Order: sequence, then C-alpha cells, then structure tokens
Amino acid sequence: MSVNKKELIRTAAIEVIATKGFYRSTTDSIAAAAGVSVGTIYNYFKNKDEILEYIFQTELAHRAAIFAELKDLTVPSLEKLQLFLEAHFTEIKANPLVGQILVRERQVGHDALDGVRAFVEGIPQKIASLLQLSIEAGEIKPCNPLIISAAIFGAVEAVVRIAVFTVDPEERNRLLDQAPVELVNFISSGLAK
Amino acid sequence: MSVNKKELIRTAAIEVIATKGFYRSTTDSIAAAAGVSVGTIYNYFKNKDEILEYIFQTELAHRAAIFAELKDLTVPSLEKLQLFLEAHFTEIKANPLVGQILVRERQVGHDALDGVRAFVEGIPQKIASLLQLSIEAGEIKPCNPLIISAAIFGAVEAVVRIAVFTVDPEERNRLLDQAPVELVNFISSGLAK
Amino acid sequence: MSVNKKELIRTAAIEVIATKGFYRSTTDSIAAAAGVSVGTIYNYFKNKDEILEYIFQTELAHRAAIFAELKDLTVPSLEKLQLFLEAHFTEIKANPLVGQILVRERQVGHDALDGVRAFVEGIPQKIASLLQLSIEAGEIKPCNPLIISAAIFGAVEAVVRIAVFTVDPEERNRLLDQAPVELVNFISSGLAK
Amino acid sequence: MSVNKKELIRTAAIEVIATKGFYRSTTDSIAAAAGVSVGTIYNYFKNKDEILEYIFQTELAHRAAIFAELKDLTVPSLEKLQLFLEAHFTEIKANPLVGQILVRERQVGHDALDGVRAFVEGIPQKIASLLQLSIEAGEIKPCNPLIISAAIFGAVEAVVRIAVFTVDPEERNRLLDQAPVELVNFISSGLAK
DNA sequence: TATGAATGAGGGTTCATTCAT
DNA sequence: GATGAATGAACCCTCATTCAT
Repeated sequence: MSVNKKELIRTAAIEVIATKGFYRSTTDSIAAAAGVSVGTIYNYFKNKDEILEYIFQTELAHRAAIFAELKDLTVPSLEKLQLFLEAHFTEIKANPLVGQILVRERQVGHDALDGVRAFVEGIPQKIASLLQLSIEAGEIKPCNPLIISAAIFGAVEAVVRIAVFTVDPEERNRLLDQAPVELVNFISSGLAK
Repeated sequence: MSVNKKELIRTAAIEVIATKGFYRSTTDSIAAAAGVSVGTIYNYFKNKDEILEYIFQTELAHRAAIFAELKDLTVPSLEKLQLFLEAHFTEIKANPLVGQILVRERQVGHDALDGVRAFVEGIPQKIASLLQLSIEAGEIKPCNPLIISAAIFGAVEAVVRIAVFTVDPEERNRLLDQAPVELVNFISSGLAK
Repeated sequence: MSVNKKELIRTAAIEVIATKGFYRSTTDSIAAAAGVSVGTIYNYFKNKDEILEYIFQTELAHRAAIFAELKDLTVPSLEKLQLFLEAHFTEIKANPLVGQILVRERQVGHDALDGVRAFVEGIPQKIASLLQLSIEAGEIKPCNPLIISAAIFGAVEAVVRIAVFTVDPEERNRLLDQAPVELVNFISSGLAK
Repeated sequence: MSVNKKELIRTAAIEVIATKGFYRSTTDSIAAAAGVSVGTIYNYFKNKDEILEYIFQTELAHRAAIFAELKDLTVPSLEKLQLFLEAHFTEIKANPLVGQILVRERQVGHDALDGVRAFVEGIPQKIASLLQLSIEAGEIKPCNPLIISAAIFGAVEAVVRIAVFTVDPEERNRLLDQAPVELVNFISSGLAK
C-alpha cells in the first residue's frame, strides 16, 4: 500500500510539474492532485526537491534497464544506440508529461539534485561507452566520445522538447515516430566511416 | 553615470543568475551585485522576469547580427552554418556565465517569457532556414529541417553546457576550442550527401 | 482551539485598524495582536482587504438581524426606525472600536470592497424602506426616501463619529445615551419650534 | 508664477485623489497630472499629506468666507444656515471632484492631518454657533448644538456623497439641486406631518 | 526653481515544512 | 500512517522622499 502511495504522489507530481513547472508547483497542489494531504507527502519524501529527484531517478532506472538488456545483445554497438534511442522515444510517447519534465527541469536548483544530475550525466555516459566500443570495434570513425555523446543526447532532447510541447496529440505522435528515424539517420551518417 | 545603468544591472544579473539560478537569485542580491538599490532595478525593468528576458534578448540580438553578416557572404549555406557555430562558441568563450544562463534558464516560467522563447525558437529557425537553402542548393541530402535544426541546436547547447560548467578555465577553453571542430565535423558528415 | 480563529483575527483586526487606520495597519501587526502568525491570517482571509470586508459584513449582518426582528412588530414604521437607531447605538456603545471603523474606513479602496459597500448602501436602503412604509401609512409627510434616508444615516454616523472618538469612556457613554434621543427627536420633528 | 504652480498641483491632485483615493494616489501620478516633476511638488509641499491638507484648507477657507459674508446679514440665524447649505451645495456642484474628496478622505491618517481636522470640526462648529444663536433668539426649540450640528453636517455630507458619486452629470445636478431643498426642509421641520 | 534618477525601508503575500491530533 | 492548521522566513515590489545637476 505504501509503495502504491509513493507512486501515486509521483504520478500526480508529474502532472502538476509538467503543467506549471517545478518552482511554480506547490506541495499543496501536488497533494491535491494526488488526493492526499500535504503531510502525507512528507511521509514519503524528505522535501519537495526529492519528489523531482524521484521522478528523474525512476526514468533513469528505466533507461538503465534498457541498457542492461541491450548489453548482452550480439549486435553492433551502433545498432544498440539506435535501439536505445527508439526505446527512449517510445517511453516519451507513452508519457509525454514526463518528457516535458525531463527536458525542462533538468537544471533545477544548481544541479544540486543528485537524481537529476545522475540522469543528465548518466545517459550521455552510457552513450559514450557505446561510442567507445563502437570506435574500438572500428564501426565508426574516431571522435571525442565525451563531446559527441553529449551532442547526441542534446540533439535527442531538443527533438523531444519539440515533440513534447506539441499540444495536438496526433501531430505529437507523428513527430515522435518520425524523429527517431531522422535522428538516427542524422547521427549514423555523421558517424559513418 | 558614465556606465549605462541597464547594462550594469544586466551584467550583475548574469553573474548572480549564472551562479545561483534564476529562481534562487533575489532582486536584492542582483541589486547588491550591481552596486545599486533594489528600487533602481525597477526603474529599468518592470519586474524580475524582465531581467532574464533582457539577457536572452541581448544574446539573441548578437546572434541575429551574426546571421545578418553571414547572409550576404557568397559561401555555401552549410559553411555559413559552420561560421555561425564558431561565432556562437566564441561568444560563449568570451562570456561563459551567459552560456550557463542560456542553457539553464531556458524554460523558466512556463515558456511565458517572450525574450526567452524568442531565443529558444529563434536560433533553430535561423538554422532551419540555412538548412533549407542548403538542401535546395543540393549541398546536403534532404531532411526535415525542423527536426534537424532542433537537433543541431540541441547538440550545440549540450556541448556548451559541458564546457560552460567546467570550472577549470583552461580545460573549459580547450573544450570550447575543440567542440566546434568536433561538432561541425559530426554535423557535416551527418549531412553529407 | 476553542476560540474560532477567524473571529480571533477579526477581533484583533478591529483593535488594530480602529487605532491606526486600515492603511496604516500591517498584516504583521494584526497577526501579532491576534497572537497568530501572518500565515494564519491567510488561511482565513484571501488578503488584507477581506479582513475589513469581514468586519463590515459582520456588522451588516447584526443590523440586518435587528431589522428582521423589527419587521414583524406591530408598531408604526417610524417607531421601528427609532428602535433600530437605539439598537444601533447600543451596539456602538458595546463596541466603540467597531464604531470607529464603521465611520472611518467606509470608503477604503475605491468603494471596491463589496462588504463595505454592502454596509454603506444597505443600511440606508433599509431606512428608506421604512420611510416609504411610513409615508404610505400617512405617518409622516412625503419626502424623497433616497435622500432623506441617506441624510438620516449620515446624521447618525456623524454623531457616532463624535461619540466614538471621545476618549473619556464616561463622556462617550453619556453621548451615546443622549444622542439617539436627540437624534430621533431631531429627525422626527426637526428644528421646528 | 509660484502661486499658480501650487494651484496647478492642487488641481491635479484633486483629480487624481478623487479618482483613486488618497492612499492609492502616488506623488508620481499627481506630478504627471500636473505636468511637473515629483521634485517640484516638494518645493511647494512638505510631503504628500500636506497636499491633502491644502485641499481641505482651501475648501474650509471658502466656507469660512461664506460664513463671514453671512455674519453681517440681518436675517434670522436659521435662514443663514439655509443660505450656507445652499452655497455649500453650489460649490460641490461646481466641482464634484472636490466633493468626492471631502467625503472620502476625511479620516485619512489618524485624523492627524490638521487641515482635514480643521475642516471636519470647523464646519460643524460654525453650524453649532448658528444654532446657538438661533436658540437664543427663540427661533428654534432648544437642543444640544454639538450633537445636532454634527447631525446636520453628517446629513449634508451623506447627501453630498450620493450626489457626488453619481456618474451621470445630469442626474447628479438634479440631485444637487433637489437635495438642499429636501434637506433644509427636513432639518427645519423633520419628518413631522 | 525644476528635474527625475536613485534610494531603501516597509509591506503584502507565498509556501515549504512541522507536529499535535 | 494520515491529516491539515499553523508557522514565519523569505521574497518581490512600491513609492515617498532626497539631492546632485
């Protein structure tokens, strides 16, 4: 029951924060959206920041799980990257509100929020490791993985941003379908030997 | 009196906001950093939000000026893009604090801040128009300029983010020198026919 | 907890506002007088204006209750007016601070405060209706009830003002006892010999 | 020239204060309405309060002049009162904005403003002296002049209030014409049939 | 005298957090 | 665990007043 309640609050917080932004979202409004009282929030989260952390942590965990699955696959590293991006976009499509938060609240509070930082730095790191493997395997031409992985993630997030703030659901889904293809194509050719 | 007060406040605000983030920057602290009283801020800005707007507006104006200069150049559109990115990175290098703000405070206040929105949407639009010309000129392969320009700007900003939050100045400058080369290379090959 | 908080704040606000005037009364000082924190005020009132509104609303409700009681009495309408004025002065006598506010803060805020307006317009209206009945019953000579009811209420309030700002309690009470007699006499038969 | 400028400011202040109320009128807006700069106001008035004082002082001086003229007339005291009220209403009719201020800003700032107090207490005192004379001359029945003069002034001001806040000029003038007649009649002979 | 930019104390309001029930 | 009234520090903004030009 208690696990469900934390989830309940997380879900409600996503709606509120995606709509109003983190700093403009009050704990009261999150509580109201969750159908609990403010006090209850503090039984599951140490403070308001931790709610946002938890949202990012949850998403990072999802992405990490995807990476873990991909790790054992016997396909070229570059293809793993493509598969990851597709999975990423699929999740965004399933929950665009989370997408809004991921691209908007990333820098909240001095980067002092560990969960947020872990996400923002963690994804590019994983991409970087794939790139490194890909370079070593001679699949792609040499590059600075730190810079290029950041660039890739930045490109991805920018496209997510466009899609996610598109209000018309039909158009948004079209973008989210088309984007990974365009993106992967753009990235792949860029990395082509 | 010799120094323009509005500029004085803008400069001070950049330091404060870059360090603490917009929402954690108080008008008092901005005033203190500028060596004026709070009241003076409100002689030049309608409210706190407008300070941030003005920062973005100023940067957008710089970028627009660069574009204007490039427009008349008789070089391939793709090369214009490279020149723009180089100019962008040069400006960031000259004032990394502004860079921090550009990548961090982009989504402040519901995207309701016109100056911020103008910047965030304006740059990709200009890139998109260069891409369009480039496609028409047969310089690059066809793509969705909307998506790809967003991707490019996202990639650029992500790299700016890394550089700009690198505390060691030497390392930061190295990154800012290396990044445009890597990036342009990444982008160009990606767009190669 | 036993005492209703909203009432507690209303009572404290009456003391503060009567003493310093509405515009010079700070929410902090009202909170202090009530023995609560500022925040608590805002749990019961939307803003400072609403405190004043509530004070007037409360008094209007008292007066309306008196009118309601008088309605069913089988006495001449003019006598009802006398009874009302006596009740009014009795209430003022019981709480002179409220009296001070009623005569001083009447026009606060552009007449935009509904509670205040309701009071200032409501009492004369009720008086006017009594006058109308009285005229129809042939008890008094015809007159413009709108003007005369305003005049009566104005006369009453002016006398309340004198009494209520008399610092010596004995003298004040003497005035408040004498005033309704003089007033009703004056109203009933004017200065005519 | 300097006398004219003080008048200029007084006139502008009347417009602003009548419209927005004293506490909501800024010195800036008064200066703007007068077509001078804030600084200039402080060359003619020690502070904002003094502007309001001056407005009341000016009106009191007008009323005092009327009384002075009436003093030497060889008519019954009660008739002098009637003449005074008529003159009062005539002035209000000529400048309703001043009327608004007279009835609204009377209690501003703790009654601490001498000019305001002088007006609010001065007029009833003059009325009281007329009543006293009238009683002594056996023209009217005995009464407490303090109370009755306050009542009369209160009645007058309440009617002024109604008239002055009537937006339609035609209707306002009709009220201002009708009111003194009704009022004087009411005062002279009350409601008695 | 006139100006109006600069001042900064002060005030209304918000909202994350606590804790007694 | 759940509640939600109470808290009060903190913040944005206003505006009467000053004073150098």
